[in-house]
Amino acid sequence: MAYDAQEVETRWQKAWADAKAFEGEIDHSKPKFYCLEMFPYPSGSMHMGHVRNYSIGDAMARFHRLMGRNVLYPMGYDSFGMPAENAAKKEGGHPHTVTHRNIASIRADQERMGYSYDWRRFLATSDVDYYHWNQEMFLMLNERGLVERRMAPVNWCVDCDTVLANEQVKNNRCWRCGLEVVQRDMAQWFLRMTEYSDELLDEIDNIAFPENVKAMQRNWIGRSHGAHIDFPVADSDAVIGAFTTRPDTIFGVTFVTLSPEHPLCEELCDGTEWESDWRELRDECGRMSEFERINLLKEKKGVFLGRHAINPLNGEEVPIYAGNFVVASYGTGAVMAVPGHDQRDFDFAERYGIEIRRVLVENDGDDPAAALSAAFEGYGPMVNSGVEGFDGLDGQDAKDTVIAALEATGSGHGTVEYRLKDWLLSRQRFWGTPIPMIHCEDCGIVPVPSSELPVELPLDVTFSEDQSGNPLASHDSFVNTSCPSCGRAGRRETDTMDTFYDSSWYFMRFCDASNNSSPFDREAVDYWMEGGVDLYIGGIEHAVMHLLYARFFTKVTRDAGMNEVGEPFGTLVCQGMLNAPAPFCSDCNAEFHVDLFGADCPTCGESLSTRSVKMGKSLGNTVSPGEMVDRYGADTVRLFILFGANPEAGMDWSDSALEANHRQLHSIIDAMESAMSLDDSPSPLDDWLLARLRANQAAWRHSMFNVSIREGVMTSHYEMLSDWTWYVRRGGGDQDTAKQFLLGWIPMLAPATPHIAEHFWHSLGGEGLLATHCLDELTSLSDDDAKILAREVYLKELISSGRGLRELAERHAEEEITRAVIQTSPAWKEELARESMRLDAEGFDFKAGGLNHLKSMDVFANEQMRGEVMQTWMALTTGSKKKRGRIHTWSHGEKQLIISAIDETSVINMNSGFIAQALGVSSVEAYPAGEGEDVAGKARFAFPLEPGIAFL
RNA sequence: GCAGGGGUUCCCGAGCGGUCAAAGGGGCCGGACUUAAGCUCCGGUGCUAAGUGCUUCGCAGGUUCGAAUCCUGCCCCCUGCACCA
Repeated sequence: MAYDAQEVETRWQKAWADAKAFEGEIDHSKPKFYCLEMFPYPSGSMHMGHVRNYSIGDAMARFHRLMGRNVLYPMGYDSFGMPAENAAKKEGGHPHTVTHRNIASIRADQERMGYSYDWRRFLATSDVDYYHWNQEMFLMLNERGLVERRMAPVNWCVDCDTVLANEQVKNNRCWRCGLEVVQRDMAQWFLRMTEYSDELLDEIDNIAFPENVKAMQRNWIGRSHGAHIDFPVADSDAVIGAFTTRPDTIFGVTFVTLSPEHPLCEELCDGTEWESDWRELRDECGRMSEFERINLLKEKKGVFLGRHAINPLNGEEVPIYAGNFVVASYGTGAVMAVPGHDQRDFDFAERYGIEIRRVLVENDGDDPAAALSAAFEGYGPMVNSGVEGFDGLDGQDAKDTVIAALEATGSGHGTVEYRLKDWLLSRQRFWGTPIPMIHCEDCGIVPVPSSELPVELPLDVTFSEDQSGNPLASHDSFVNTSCPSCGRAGRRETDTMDTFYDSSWYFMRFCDASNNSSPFDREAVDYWMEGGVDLYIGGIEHAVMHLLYARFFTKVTRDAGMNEVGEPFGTLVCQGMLNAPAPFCSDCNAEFHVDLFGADCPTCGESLSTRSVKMGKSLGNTVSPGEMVDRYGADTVRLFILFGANPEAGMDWSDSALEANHRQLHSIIDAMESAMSLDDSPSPLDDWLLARLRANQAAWRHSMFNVSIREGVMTSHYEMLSDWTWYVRRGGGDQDTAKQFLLGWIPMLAPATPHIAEHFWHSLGGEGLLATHCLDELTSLSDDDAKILAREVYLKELISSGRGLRELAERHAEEEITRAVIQTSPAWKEELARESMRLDAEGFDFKAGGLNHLKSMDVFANEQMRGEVMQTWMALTTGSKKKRGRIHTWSHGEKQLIISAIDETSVINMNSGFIAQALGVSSVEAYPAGEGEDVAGKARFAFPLEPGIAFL
């Protein structure tokens, strides 16, 4: 075997490129398949996580090309963002330079892997021919009333010098740099995503996303149905609006709580004895970050504000408190407190001695006066309402009736609240899409006319470490412009867009990537995006942000008439984690850097074990794809990645498994090469090999269609090879058969290991490039195929059980074992088998009538045989507790063998040499039980397809 | 606390009512080849046994003629959300 992976792989990569093999065009005569991976941020070179992502996508793209689909498989770069800006500062250059250098690097890595991208559709979001259309889309959003500029308290990261969206704040820390986020009030640009809250939520039910992603999105949108209730403040014009999901507990309200930041607090207690307490509480809460308020606040605290609110349904006056557990940003920042049926309110009421009133009972007829030792938060019939017409109502009925009463008096209404907020779009950074707006002293904020787009980022900016703030703001020729409306001097907006904006529609741009007059052509998008991207592959980390923004965008462009579909993604696959070993201390439950392998725990001093954890820089347990490709070739790395685990499952990196996959590939190469140098030598095994080919082809297609790539690869790279090996061992070796087998096999190798496949396709004289080849429909397995396969299974099982028995026999044999005598099933047992199968096909009830039927048969007449006949019949039909009857367990092929009266004796005798060799004996002799000596009394074991074997 | 996903034989990982002592891979053991190691090939890898019987799929119960698979409860792990009214 001489296979130089580096040479072969790069040669075929060039051949594919030269032949423009992967350039997809609209073709209505073929079903389309849009295969897409979440495009990368170009941070330098490709890492193993990328390799996994793209190897999955490429395998599926190549598979669907083989299946005759018109495949769109593009690649681009999500190249705006802070790392490039920071790198530019470090080296005193421009982010544009950094970005393109990195793109060139990662693209070279991807090309070396042999991914079958249509590189003509390449895009980088930081290139003006992409972000131009970001701006065009922004104008469209603006026209549709979805853009809004307003003052807002924003999450500010001092280190990154920018604002963050809520989704970009994790545990009150910046998702990028980890610094604690502070709150600031600023004028900001928003996209009114909440306009689409309901559709975004309701459509989740109809999307083929994994359950966890759906759950996360539902959670994030957080729709809750309830009521808005107005509580007028006594002796005042003020009204406290409160949102509740439990209007059925309205009569249990014994106080009202405002968040300490609520504007009404000051109004209510201003100049009173209560004011100082409130200020103290407000300041205390203000000092705490939201994270602390949520996570560290164990104690529910509040202060009375000196005033009372009026329950609109019963006119009752209840005290108003400010409470530290009320969140200003959710609902109205005010809560109607029902201590009897909300545990938080219960705790608060107990602490401040406020009445706890029961207004629900658990079950009809329960005592309405029963005391509560804790809040009852479930649903149940209303009691103690104090107003006619409510007691006894339960659940939704109760809610509806209360809401109707509120609406009738104008003091409230049914409403819906969302956790989802509008999308805070603006960032005070340079390396992003400039927001195309101009500030004019006379006209206010005026959009840049479409004809004047793009607003380009200046390239004549030099970045340096000591800069602070946004370089755009101090770039005069960028900032100074004229007002499109009045023509007088104006200033450009210097905020740029969140980079999630860029990735919210790139999948549509890919459909028409070189369009230079609009973001994309509708016809192209409607063709490729019909039913959404057919397979979208990426990490779970984008479950809420990217996937939600992209869904929002697609709905907006749909409503603007730019495309037909409303949901961008059909099947979504979230690839699992890629793990690698790292030192681990089980006592401290902590992982450490790989430098500490073999050392003691730096915390407790115990010796460290190892554990498989997510590959990452911080632990240093990464593996460089480039190094592995240099050593083993791209095909080996791809095979390892795809065979290691199914796409969604986590997988562990293993050097020894990688090497094993490399060896497997070489075994395949050896098999291919030897298969190509055969002579004409037909044998009965030829039909078997070709039947196996057909069976494997069907199994492989089934697995691959379901993105069960691991199972697919097991068939294509393991089963196929072991079938070939078996064929050769059994004495097969026919040129023409081998060629047919290889013609079927080689395409199956292509999705995972395309270079080797292309190489052998060419060696075999396959037509054209395998990369653009389409496979024919499969013919289903015939009865003959089933029989041929079953006969070989029969031999394999004979050998397998023979081996087991030989081991036992050795313990009993006095002398060396030299021969095997095999007694096959007597004819009458086969007759019974056929009869039971015939009855079974008619739906015969063996439990009810099996014995009677047997008694009517001729074999039963022989009294001496009666015991064995009964046993055989039972084994065939009803079976025992542990094993079902054979008529239920035989394969279709095995049944065919029996029906067609297979001559087991001659099958064995024809293959006696092979069997003897496999069993380690010098001779094998076979005859039907009863037609020769009953050697060692083994005749009684003889059963159809399960002969009795004796070793002597 | 809520939601989603999991716990399978030394390890990874399939199976999801009978064909299951449970695919496949890794590791390990034995044999062949080789001067030898490696590679490659063949076989073995719960205990027992001339084809039998026993124990096993997180734990405990249940349904069934029959459960790794279905149901109930519990324990543990991962992921996301979280004083959300």
